Amino acid sequence: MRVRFAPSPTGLLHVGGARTALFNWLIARRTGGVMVLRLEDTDRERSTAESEAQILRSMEWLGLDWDEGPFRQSARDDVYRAAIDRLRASGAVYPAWETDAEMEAQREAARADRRAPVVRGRRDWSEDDLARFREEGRRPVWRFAVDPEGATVIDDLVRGEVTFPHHSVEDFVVARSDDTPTYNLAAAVDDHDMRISHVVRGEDHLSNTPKQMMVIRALGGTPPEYAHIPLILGPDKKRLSKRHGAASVEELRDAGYLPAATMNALALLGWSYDDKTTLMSVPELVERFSITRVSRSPAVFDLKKLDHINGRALRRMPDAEFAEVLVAWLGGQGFFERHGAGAEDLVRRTVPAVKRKLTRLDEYELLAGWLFGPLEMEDEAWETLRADVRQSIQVIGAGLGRLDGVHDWTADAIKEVLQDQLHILGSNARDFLEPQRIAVTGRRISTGVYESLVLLGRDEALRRYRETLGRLAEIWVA
RNA sequence: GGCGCAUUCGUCUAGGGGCCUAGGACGCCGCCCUCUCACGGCGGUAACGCGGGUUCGAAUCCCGCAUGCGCUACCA
Repeated sequence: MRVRFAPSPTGLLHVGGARTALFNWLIARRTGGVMVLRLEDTDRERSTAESEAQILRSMEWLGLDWDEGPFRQSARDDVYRAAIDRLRASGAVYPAWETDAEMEAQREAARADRRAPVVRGRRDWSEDDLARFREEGRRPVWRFAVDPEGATVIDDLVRGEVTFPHHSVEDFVVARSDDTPTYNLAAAVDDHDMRISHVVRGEDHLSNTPKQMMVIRALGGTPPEYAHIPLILGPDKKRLSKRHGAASVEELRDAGYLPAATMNALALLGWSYDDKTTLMSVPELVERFSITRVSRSPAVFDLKKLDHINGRALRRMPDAEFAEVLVAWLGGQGFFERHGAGAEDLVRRTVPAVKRKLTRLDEYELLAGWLFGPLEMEDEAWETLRADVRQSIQVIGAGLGRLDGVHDWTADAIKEVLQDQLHILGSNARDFLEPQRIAVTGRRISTGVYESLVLLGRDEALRRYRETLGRLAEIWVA
């Protein structure tokens, strides 16, 4: 199958666009077909190079590659011009000389009349009128002459047969008064010209489809198959946009989601393999995807589900691979600029301690950030200790006493000694171990006690014990 | 207003007349696992928008209503 992803470079690649790209890519890869990338930048005002670069970057990050393109519509003017000429020659389009105000009046009248607000231009201007228009410097737009009788039927791969009666389809503009092509012309011409076999795009294009089919037919071609996939909504059920947060692919990357997990979650928006499969690798998605199993109703994008899928993907990874991914991500976030290149070694050593607990890579600083600087007691953690100062001093003091005697600074040795002390005190695990951990990490949330102590090293660990004990003693006296 | 699309747990979904006293996943709640959080295990909470048909039988088919969304530009 020959498919295409055709974004307009007027903004970020968001979750909805990425999912459209993904579906197309899955189809191409699954069928051994071709993925065409086309930038629809006929709107020169709104299209930007930054947006284009961002879209390409996002696709590369996800691993969505393409076989042909990127083609830019702005560079294919001659193709559209030729198509428009042919449409003129065959009488499929006609020049419309009406002003905007006149067309608007036509729509208003129809609306008031409870009819479809469609516009049709006059085709019987007198020579005098035309001469006058030219004299005024008026330039016509070219409209497609829609046959008002009949209807266009789309045999949509996901929605079934959808019929659009022509009385509700207006004579849409095909060439602007400055002779540039409009979207409906360019998209149709390109799909035909690039021999696209299946157009898979958002449902918001459904009502454009009859127009594009008419253009292709007027050009003597056969329209491709169409599949209109449901829109992706925000939690408020409105179409997903920036204000919903984490809606763009780059935000997802910066939040520490993996490309594979993102694809997995995106694929599940409007598509399912069966009644119980959630976790799938990219090769599995390629093998299992089927456009006919795409649902017809819109889906709300839920970060919680992505979190879950991401966490599972992270934990499933071998330590070595996880380390590479972590280091690369932290690098991209400027972590090593802040903590020095030497921090990389320490980061790698934290991998086993951190892998089990991470859901997203951006939680790394939350869990292990305390390791990369002097002891800083955060307020919440300090509160837990000072809730019962006497108890804290006693428990932490006891821990320090035992640890001081440990010279073989390994997790096992530390655990053995601390567990032993725990039993001697007859305290429960939480009351005894949590203060130990807070004493050296200064955090309520962090890597586990034993591994944290090992990571710190004996000297620094004991030093931190004493520092915390000292602070506790100060308020105890007061 | 017009045209089109949609409507199963809070969310993603399975389901195409009897297998459904509606299944899975996320979330949430509870319990367990002698390190908070997390991870893991176990259990629980929770849905077929409404009204008419068709049928022996409807979440599944038909009609109407309601609601939501999309399009309604010389934007894409």
